[in-house]
Amino acid sequence: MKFTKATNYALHTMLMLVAASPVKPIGVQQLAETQGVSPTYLSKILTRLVKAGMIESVSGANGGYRLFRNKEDITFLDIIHAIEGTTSLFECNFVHGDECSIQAVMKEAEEKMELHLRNTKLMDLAPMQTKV
Amino acid sequence: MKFTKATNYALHTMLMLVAASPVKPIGVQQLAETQGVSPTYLSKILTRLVKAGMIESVSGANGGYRLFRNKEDITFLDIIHAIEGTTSLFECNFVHGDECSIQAVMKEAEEKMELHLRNTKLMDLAPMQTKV
DNA sequence: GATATTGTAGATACAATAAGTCTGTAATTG
DNA sequence: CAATTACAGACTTATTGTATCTACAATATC
Ligand code: SF4
Ligand code: SF4
Repeated sequence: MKFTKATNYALHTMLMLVAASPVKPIGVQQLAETQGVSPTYLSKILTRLVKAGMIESVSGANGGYRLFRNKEDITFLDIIHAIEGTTSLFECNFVHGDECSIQAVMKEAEEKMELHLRNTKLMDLAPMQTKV
Repeated sequence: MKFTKATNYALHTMLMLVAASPVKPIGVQQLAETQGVSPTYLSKILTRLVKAGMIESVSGANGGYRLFRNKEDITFLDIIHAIEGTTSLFECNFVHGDECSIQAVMKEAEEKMELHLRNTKLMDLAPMQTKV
């Protein structure tokens, strides 16, 4: 029960991208070096963000990644869901009717967390100095 | 990023225990059989609840487990913390000052979830039919 | 069009954690 | 004492996370 490191990398990368030019892409090499992670691995993570329609990749010389959606629209939850998936945190093989109280409690708790993550947009902390 | 099955077992077991007699303990064998899990494994999980001061174990013939604390006091969060630990869901090796915005957002989101789990007590859904 | 540059996909390897088993030991009952 | 029951620790196995390597596809520049 922990967020994966991939989520950490994704969040930091996205913060760099919102701070960067929306037209000139940034190479994965630079993004990876800043975070101390291998370019191929980070690329694999970013591909999930591409497939989620959040960023865009540009092949070829001077290629890289840049934002695709409006930076004002991207929430923490978008990124986390793209990396961790959207399945419920609490799973139960059995199905004891829709009235199962345990799942109801757990699901509601999860939604409280998601609500906060959905209400916090990347831009909300863009003034932050993206160190590392 | 998922709750472990151990948490699932712990929650179900606790629900059985609050529904049972507070004086006559229930053997792990019965608790395990109801949930379709091996007794030794469940015992290992329940030991963590014992160490958390939530339940009490009774050795010897006719032994087993029974509640220790007031059933009205036990929250979902108590159980989850006893099993999953209390460390933050989002961890970062670096320390970029206390003002790190990413960690602040993630931590706050986590606390939203915990708040709900802390406010929900086992008794709140005791009338539920504890199937399987 | 040739070549260098960059991202993509898949196979693979390694590590960490989760999930579960086994065995022996200690405590309690009767 | 003998039967019952929980406890502790070592151990095994399965699953997932983390990361690398390599071959390939797309693009830019000359
Ligand atoms: S009671 Fe709910 S959580 Fe428990 S096994 Fe049934 S469906 Fe799953
Ligand atoms: S900015 Fe915050 S989350 Fe990112 S590496 Fe620094 S301390 Fe960690």
